Amino acid sequence: MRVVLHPSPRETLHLVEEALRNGETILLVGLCGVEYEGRSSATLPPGERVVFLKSDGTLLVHQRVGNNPICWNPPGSRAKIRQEDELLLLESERLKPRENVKITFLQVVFAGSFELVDHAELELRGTERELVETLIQHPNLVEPGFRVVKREKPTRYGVIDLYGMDGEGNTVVVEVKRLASFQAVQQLRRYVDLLKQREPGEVRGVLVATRFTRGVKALLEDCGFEYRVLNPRKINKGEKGVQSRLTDY
Amino acid sequence: MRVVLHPSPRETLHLVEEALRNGETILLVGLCGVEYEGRSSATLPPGERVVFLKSDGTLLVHQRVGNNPICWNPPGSRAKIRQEDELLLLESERLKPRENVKITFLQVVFAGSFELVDHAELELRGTERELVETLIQHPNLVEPGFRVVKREKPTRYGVIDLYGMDGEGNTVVVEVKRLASFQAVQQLRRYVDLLKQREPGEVRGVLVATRFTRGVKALLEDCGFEYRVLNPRKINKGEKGVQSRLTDY
DNA sequence: CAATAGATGTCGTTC
DNA sequence: GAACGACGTCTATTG
Repeated sequence: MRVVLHPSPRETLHLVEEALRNGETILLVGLCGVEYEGRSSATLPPGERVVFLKSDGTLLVHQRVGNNPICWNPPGSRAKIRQEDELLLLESERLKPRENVKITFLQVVFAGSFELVDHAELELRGTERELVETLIQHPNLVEPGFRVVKREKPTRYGVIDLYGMDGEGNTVVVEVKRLASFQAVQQLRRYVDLLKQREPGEVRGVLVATRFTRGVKALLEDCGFEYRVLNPRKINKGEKGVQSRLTDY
Repeated sequence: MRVVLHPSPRETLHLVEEALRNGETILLVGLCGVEYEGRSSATLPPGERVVFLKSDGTLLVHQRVGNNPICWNPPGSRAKIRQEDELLLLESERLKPRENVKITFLQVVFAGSFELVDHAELELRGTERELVETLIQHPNLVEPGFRVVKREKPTRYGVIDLYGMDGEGNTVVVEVKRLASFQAVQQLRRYVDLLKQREPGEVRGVLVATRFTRGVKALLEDCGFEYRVLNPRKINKGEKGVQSRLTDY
């Protein structure tokens, strides 16, 4: 760890260059302006910000408010720093697509480099993946008599989350979402339309999600699709965690 | 600005409490474990990370790699810090939806608080909004004879980017995207289907974007839609920045 | 490498 | 406040 308060441009330059060589994490706080040029382009006039440079090339510029960085370059980018008169220029280049972030420091208030040791990985629960697994283990949550034929069935127009048969031998396409949006319905529709061309007999579409919006239910009805509300809490406890609702069609 | 190296839990506690009171931006570096509970839930075993706490309630936990924070709470959350034996507990609470991030510091290597003055705002160019404006100024980019009737026409199923008439009085629905995806086609389809019920005569769908994938073009053709490739560079220069392609239907 | 969909997405805008 | 779509989305997964 190395930390400097109110460093001179020269001191900051050295700290950053050494940290880049050593693969350390860099934090800079100071007055700077930012230019971005790439998929889009942007200008951010000078202000005091936190600049975060990681050893994997990630560059983040954070303002005093907001969840997201105001400017950034993703992992894999290359950063270079140089001094021009009393200004310090930090430039990050991404190759594909070509994107360039140029930070001009008028004044650096704080510069620090840190060697972070961290081999831990996030263990996340409650993802869509888990919802699908739940349905596979408990196909009756889709409906009594439902049999899973294939998970993640690839088609010309994307991958179907779950695909199976109902008790009467009809094809059932299941789209699973944590939050059901218009998009989800349209995705389901794409798959159902495709399978209608290929499969004999009826093709039903079912949207399973933990939450629905009103507009979505209307659109589902218009499309002749059905939906199921999953309750993730109850699922975890092994109870019956589904409210069924069949639209008539 | 206040900075402490290898602070004791007590020192960190004081620094953070004072910074929270003063609305300052806080940076902590150290060994910590994280628990998240909310829309989803997650556990991150201990490791060395950068913790970023903003005066608007934003909490970010960054690992040594990756563009995105591994854990976070968005603006509007409330942070509290307290000491338990030699451990330091930083807890952030969001109310709607209820989400909780709890950081347990086993060791703090660096603690800093900063008063950031920044009134600048990002000026971004090249967004979808600009593409739509270009089409309004140059409706012939959609096709010769096209007349804009309405921009951002709201419907039951969303807002149509651009809506107008072709030279023969047919309704034309235009969906504009920077990158054309399956979703964009489906969005267009939703609008076209809706207008077919309402408008007399033919309803055409046109997807205008700067980039298309092969699958998207296939789906467009299946739906009987047309597409236009916009070249943003040429548009900026005022040249004819479009390649037309009419699917027959 | 392109293409496709998920995400604790976040964020802005509209209803 | 809910809902809906854009985003320099980013990221993982798969062909």
